[in-house]
Amino acid sequence: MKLQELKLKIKDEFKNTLIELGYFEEGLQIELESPKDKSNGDYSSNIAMKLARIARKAPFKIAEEIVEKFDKTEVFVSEIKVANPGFINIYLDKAFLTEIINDINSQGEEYGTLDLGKGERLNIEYVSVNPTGSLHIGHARGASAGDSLSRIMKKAGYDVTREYYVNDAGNQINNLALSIQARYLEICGIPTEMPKDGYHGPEIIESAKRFFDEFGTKFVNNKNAFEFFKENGVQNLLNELIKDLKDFGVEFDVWFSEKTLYENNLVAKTVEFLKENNFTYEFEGALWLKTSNYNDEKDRVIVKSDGTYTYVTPDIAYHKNKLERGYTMLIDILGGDHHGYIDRITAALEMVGGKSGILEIEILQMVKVLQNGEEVKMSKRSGKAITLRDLIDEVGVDPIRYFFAMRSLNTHMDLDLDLALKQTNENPVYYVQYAHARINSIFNTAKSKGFNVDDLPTTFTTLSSDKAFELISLLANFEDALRQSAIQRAPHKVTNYINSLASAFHSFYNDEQVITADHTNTMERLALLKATKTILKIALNLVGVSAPNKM
RNA sequence: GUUUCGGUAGCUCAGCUGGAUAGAGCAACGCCCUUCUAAGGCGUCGGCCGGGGGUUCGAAUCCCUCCCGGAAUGCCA
Repeated sequence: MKLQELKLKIKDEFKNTLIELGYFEEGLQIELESPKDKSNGDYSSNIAMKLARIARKAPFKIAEEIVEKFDKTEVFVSEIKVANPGFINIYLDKAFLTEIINDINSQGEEYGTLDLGKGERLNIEYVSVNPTGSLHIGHARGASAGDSLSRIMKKAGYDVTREYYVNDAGNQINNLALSIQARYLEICGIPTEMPKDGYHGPEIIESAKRFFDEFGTKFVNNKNAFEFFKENGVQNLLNELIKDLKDFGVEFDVWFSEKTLYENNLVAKTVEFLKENNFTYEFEGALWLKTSNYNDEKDRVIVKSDGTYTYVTPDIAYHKNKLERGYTMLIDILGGDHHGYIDRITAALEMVGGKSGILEIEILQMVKVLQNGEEVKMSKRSGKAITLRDLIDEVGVDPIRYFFAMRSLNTHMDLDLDLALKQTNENPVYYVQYAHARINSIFNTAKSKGFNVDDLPTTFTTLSSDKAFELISLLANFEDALRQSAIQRAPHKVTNYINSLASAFHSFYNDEQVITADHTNTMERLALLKATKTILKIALNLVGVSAPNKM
């Protein structure tokens, strides 16, 4: 029997007891919570306190009556007792608790897969930065969050597609082409002024240089030059971006090109659809979408008076396309500066046939970067930014991924760059990875001492210490942590869990010698540690952090 | 002005579907390696949980209100 089932049975037994005592009323919710402090039991119930007013009795007294009547024989309860001011604390049978070790060891890294997603087809879109320059630290947060959430949702049983929307059409791309062209001409010895809204980052110069290396001065006086730089410049920068993301442990299943929306006439068709269904009107020469009918604060222009589209228009077509591809859930992860965009796109999505609530938008707050105590402003246009590449090279992937994964999505983060670069050893990621490496090292020692670590015990008679059972109880909590993390779209819940598991292990390790002359005891502890190691690895993988065997 | 996110230890942040003495890391101080990795453990120090009201047996958590900070408020993307 699994822990979840047992929990239900215990609730049933509570219900029976309450009925017997005459306290039960229809609609009364019986809840079991896991106390923070394990000395208060594996589960506890506040039911006596809830009943106090209805029954007009002191909660402590009611609790005592319940405890008296509670039949613990069939529900693996070893002890049930009352605590002030009226909590009922339940202690489970140790033999039952140790079952979790077998569950984990028999399933290995498959352990913990949930069926929360039950056939849902989920599309998660994240990063989606215009390919007009290098990724910076803010994008890194988006990449990290999107990737971690994707992994978590997948583990929770959703059918996940990870998608990147490539803005390879529109004004910014023209500016990019002009910027590269200007740099290219400079390299060819023709001083050229950068366009007004040009991009000044070093990656633009590098891109131009690459074209020069390959084609020489071929595009100096060439009427196709602009088209060439547009086409290849985007590809060039996109390749860099893909590489950076991949090195950051972030990959995508679908790279969706905005250009193809136009090529397939989807934007025009979407506008047509909106017109035909009476969702639009003309005003001052522009075409407006009645988003205010769907909770947006005002209507939005989708075709400007000069006949061109606003940026939302292709976005609507894009999201409509997602619907047509059969997804039952859509999640967009966007930066904090896009929060005004939520209402209009959800409104538009309903107009094109999306069920209300099908699109969820997770907003990531900004990362404030501090250096020498001062804020470093991030700007792609100016080219002054801490790039993802710099971070990967100087800090390393694991510390950054863990750092981002520790924070909830909607907290404003301060990142002290001097600290991140210098004191990497103090990053909590090492604490957690060290736990994994330590366990591995124990196994190496055990092997060399002749223990058969491939044939670990499945019944436990010698595990008894508090530290061991704290570890066991945390192992049992993993599924719950994963579930909460998935439901709340909160990767940092997994990270918090990892931290407490690592902490419980380190504490256990310091308290007792694993490998001793007592063969049975040693083998049982090894089984416990194997399960711990597995969970650490699974959980670290969920946030995109490696689990090294040696440090 | 409006919308939105935040305000918890010296710093960076958890805890927020109400529960038991408010947690972690870093910083400061003190112990613990003849034994499986000391990137570790144990302990001390440190909090009007932004202010004020309210709901409740019980509020960091829910409601109201005010204050402070970030972001957004384009026929830019």
